[in-house]
Amino acid sequence: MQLGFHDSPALQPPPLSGERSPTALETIEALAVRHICRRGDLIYGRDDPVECWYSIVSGMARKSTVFQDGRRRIVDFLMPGDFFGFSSRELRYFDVEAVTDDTVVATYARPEIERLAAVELDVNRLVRDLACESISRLQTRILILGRVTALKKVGAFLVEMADRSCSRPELPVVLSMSRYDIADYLALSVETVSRAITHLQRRGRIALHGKHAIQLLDRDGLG
Amino acid sequence: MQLGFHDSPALQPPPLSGERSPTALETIEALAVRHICRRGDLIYGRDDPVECWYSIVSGMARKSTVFQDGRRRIVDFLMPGDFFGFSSRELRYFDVEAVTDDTVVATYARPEIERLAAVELDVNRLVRDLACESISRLQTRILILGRVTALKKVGAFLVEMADRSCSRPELPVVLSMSRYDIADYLALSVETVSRAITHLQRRGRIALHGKHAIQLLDRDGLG
DNA sequence: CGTAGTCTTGAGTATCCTCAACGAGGGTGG
DNA sequence: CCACCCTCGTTGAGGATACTCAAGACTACG
Repeated sequence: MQLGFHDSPALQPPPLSGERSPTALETIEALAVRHICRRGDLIYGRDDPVECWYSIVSGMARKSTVFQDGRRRIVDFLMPGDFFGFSSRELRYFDVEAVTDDTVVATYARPEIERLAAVELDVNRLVRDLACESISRLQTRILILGRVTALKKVGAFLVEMADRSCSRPELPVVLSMSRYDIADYLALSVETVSRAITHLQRRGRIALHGKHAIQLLDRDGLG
Repeated sequence: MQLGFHDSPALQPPPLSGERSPTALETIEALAVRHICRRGDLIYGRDDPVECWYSIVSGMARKSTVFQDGRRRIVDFLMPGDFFGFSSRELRYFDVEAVTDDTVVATYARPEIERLAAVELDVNRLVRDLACESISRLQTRILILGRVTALKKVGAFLVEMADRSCSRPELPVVLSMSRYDIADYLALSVETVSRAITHLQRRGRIALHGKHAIQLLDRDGLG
């Protein structure tokens, strides 16, 4: 197994998002084991057995795979509050790696969660809701990939990231991932991503503060 | 609500796929109400309240949305055995329409299923597994959209359809949907889809029997 | 037989990818 | 402290790919 290097005993709980049952979250949090990852650390790898479910406590991770021709595709960025690793199969299909230093991941042993879900109605419902959220995240993603031009793809990506980062709308979004990651997420080349960002900036739709903090000035013009 | 026109009392049960608990499936089938749809019938619409879950018994349906610029995007094709309409939200985001005449849809009232899941462990697990399957289907889809060329996209699409239609590998796949549907599914233009299919045929990777039955001759060369 | 919807093919154009070069920042070692 | 290397990000030029517009063939259906 991958995790285990940077174990840490006590850390802040993940942010409670939406109207989930707080008691159910607390219940499963009691089962969580937390790990700190450095940038690039593997959280799980393809062909690993499915033993745990996961959530991001802080930082960010990316779920990816590599095609035969060597191209990498990122299927999902995982942000604080996101649960992942649901599967009814035996083995994984994707790699999940930390994007930032000090990414904190919570792991939940699958048999324990399932045993708990069988008894606690709230937990049962919570697990179902988390899976539903995962589904709607992926559907959003498909719509972003379905945009026609690179400009629209990047714009929709920025809006998605702004929506998913819990900070206030007027604050700039911090894109912790590299331009290469964005390219592999949007199925574009790095150069095209870079050009699109400069373009949006010149058009006055976004403002950059450094390379990675981006403020959305014209939200509607981006989608 | 949309359904109700073409009600039918008794029909064959949906195919049991994989190693799902047959008893759990039988249990929820007892709750199912079946409907027959004609080509183009709306199964549910955006902004409908989330009252039911659904599965396809026979035929095919498409889950779609329309962008502001009028372009339609198909998020998922739903085939016999696929469950859909999972959501923890109040309202829908997508339209689901029948693709073929005589598409049979089973609906399951959400409160009933949830009540049942709370009691029956098998049902509980089944629902979770179905959601997981939905997740993995969407991830596959993202990978297809992430292909570079139109040829690879169409090739991967054909392989996906062949895998999902339960028929034997050597038999041709029947693509019930139109080329327009395929285009909106792959985020390509109709013309490009058509050209790609002709190209694959000339290269000997596929063989057409009519417009809609396609035989995969070189499965590896398509992915 | 005509019509509407679907599918295919062609020609020209816009977009994006590839290859290439360069600048900025961070870390390492002399 | 500075030179060096490495990664990351940006910009430019040229070429490949897919889109748009247009027209024609095929099918189903009245």
